[in-house]
Amino acid sequence: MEHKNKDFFANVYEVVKLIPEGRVTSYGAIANYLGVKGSARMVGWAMNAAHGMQDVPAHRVVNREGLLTGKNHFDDPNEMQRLLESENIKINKDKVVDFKARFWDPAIELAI
DNA sequence: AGCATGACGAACA
DNA sequence: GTGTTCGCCATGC
Repeated sequence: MEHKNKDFFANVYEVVKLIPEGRVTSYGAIANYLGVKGSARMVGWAMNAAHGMQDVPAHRVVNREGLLTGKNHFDDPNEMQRLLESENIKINKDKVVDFKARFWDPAIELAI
């Protein structure tokens, strides 16, 4: 394990922690914000390593379609949806309802 | 060294 | 709108 990955992990977690309640973002958006556009898989990889971290709201990160692709990596596959619904986010067939309005893009929101 | 896989995404048919 | 292909890059076999 080299430090480069560690920094990348830390950066990902920092961004995820900044996602407001009731909003969601995508792996690609985070990758883009961190300057590694095109490497969304690495963000997913980082999230996999974030499994178990209490202060990282991993449930607010979905794929570009608003699909809850990471649900199977939670302790309970139902946990992700449950957490989102507790933040007033509606889910239909593993997909965030009105994803466009719920989408939070760090490259835009954190550009200030 | 190759080859497959993956919490992804974009381009293309 | 759906399915395929490719780029991405760390990991594991």
